[in-house]
Amino acid sequence: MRTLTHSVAGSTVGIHIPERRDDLDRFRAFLAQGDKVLAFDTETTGLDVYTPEHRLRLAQFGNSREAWVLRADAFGEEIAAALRQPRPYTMHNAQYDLLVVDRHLGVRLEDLGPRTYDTRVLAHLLDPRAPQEGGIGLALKPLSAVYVDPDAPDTQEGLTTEFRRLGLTKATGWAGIPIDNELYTRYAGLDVIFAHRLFRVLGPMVREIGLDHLSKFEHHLQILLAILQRRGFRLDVPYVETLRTDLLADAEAYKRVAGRYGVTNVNSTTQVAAALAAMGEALTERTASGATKVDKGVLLPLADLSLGWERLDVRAPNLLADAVLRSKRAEKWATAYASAFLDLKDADDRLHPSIGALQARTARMSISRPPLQQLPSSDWTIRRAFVADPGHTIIAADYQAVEMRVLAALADVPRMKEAIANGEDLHAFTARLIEGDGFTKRHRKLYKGVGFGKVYGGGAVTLARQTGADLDAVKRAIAAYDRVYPEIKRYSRRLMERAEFGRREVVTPSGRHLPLDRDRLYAATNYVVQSTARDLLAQAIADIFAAGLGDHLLLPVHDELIAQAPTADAEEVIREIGRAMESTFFGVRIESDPDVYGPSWGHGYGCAEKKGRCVVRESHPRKWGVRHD
DNA sequence: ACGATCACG
DNA sequence: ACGTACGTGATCGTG
Repeated sequence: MRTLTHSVAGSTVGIHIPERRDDLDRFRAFLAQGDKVLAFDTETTGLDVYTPEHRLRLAQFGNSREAWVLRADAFGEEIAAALRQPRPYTMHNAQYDLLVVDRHLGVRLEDLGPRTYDTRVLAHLLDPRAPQEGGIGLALKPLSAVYVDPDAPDTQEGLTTEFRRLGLTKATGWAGIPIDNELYTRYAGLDVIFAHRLFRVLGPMVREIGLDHLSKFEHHLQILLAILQRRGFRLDVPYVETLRTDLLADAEAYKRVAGRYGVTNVNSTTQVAAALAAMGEALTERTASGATKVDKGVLLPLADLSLGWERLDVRAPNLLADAVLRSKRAEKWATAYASAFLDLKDADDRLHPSIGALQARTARMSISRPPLQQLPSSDWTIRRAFVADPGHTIIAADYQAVEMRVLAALADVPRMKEAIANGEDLHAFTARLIEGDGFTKRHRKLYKGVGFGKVYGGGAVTLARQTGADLDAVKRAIAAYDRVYPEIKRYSRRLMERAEFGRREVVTPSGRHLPLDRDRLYAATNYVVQSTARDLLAQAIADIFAAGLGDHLLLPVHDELIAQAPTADAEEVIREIGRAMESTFFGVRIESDPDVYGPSWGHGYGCAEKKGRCVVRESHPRKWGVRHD
């Protein structure tokens, strides 16, 4: 047995590394010594748990004074047996470690998850801000430095340096560092000691501010999302391989066109700007740091294309701008999507993206590796890569204008609430209210934009820029909006006043405290609305599992749920899921739209199958679905 | 490491 | 008094 010592917050701690089976007697004695909650952590070869090469290397157990670092290759059974003992554990970022031991040791998520406390969840409830936003962040090191010991070592940073010393990189280090490397072992042990100490500080803090109930819900939700992550989403591999090849060929062809204008790298904004200027194009927009702006918004008009990439016929298209746009898009789709899908799939051709339950400041959920909440929606080609299991059909249900409804409920806007109760199209209702029965589609679009401005806290200038509408017209529209819905402005002002004179935060109906930036108090309304909409979807996920429908779920996407069901039951299942999503919030109905997509996710975006291949439908509604009362 | 860009709700 | 667009993840170029 090797033992290392270290100083933590002024006292000496021990890190024990069993080497032979005999050493385990002392480990068992440690487990039996009566700590109420033990800390647990793992070291693995990488973050992608379901890729074929992923391995568990070390498993660490600890309390505030000692850590036990066990090699998974030698003591896997012992680690699993310890975790199966019915006692509570604390982990930092439990979702990851729970999936690791579920996959590699057969310790079920459903068994260990419900008796796990996650210090990352506690930290998010106390302050969700990233370091860049003036918060502590949610990583173990900065949290330990604030709450445990200002001299807490940055174990991630320290290991990166060690990787480099050994000729390894951040990418190869986690798998390649010798398993008995002293720094690696020491930091592995320290991580659980810090996690345990952190739990003993954060647990009581969360209790003190009355967030135990929310904490319990978030821990539960995190397990449900981990179940979705474990389930994964089936990938149509031959389709993705062809798609990737086609996209890369496209990108190459357009790069060659750009090359004819002297642009050797279409991703270099400096090169593109210089070449366009040399062609006589006037480039007037600048980025925040003063560089010439050549983004999509600048290039599309030069290429005589609308935001939807259709010919405008207002000028001769600049062929360089056109080529840059097309090659960048093709390359982005090929690398960020198609290639990423292939790199991350498991042995059964499934993708298991990380689904973060408490990610943004507003607690919105996020999906990464790969980013499945950000797939192109204007076109079905990327989403077509994801297919239902054999005999199943992809289904989905989304909330109808959930953020506007939440705003109507929270700000208590009588006219809006009535329109929602009567099943009216909210933006058309507003247009009629202001413009009379002769309102046009343009009016509806304008007031829809104003509504978004209210939700985001935007002003006339931004709105005019976003919609392309005339600034004076937008100013008049905002004034009219405030006249018919004065409660919204009043509500926003009240939130800002409270934040200005009380604590600089807003509190959501679920009890979540959201800190505000000093110079961006206007974001208060958006934070409450966005966070509340997230809480509604989170509650829906919990309700769907409670109703026994959890097996169908695949992904949450902000205001919708993607799921699958045996084809014969698809309509019925999505109706039930849709019903479970619905609720009454402060007297406002929160309603959902259930949809049956088809064999793939892309079938909800206009892909229609013909002889096994997708063809573009002549005119496709974004979705076609089953109506439900 | 950071800014610019682009994908989503 | 006025006005402030919100939240993410990923890649690439630049220094």
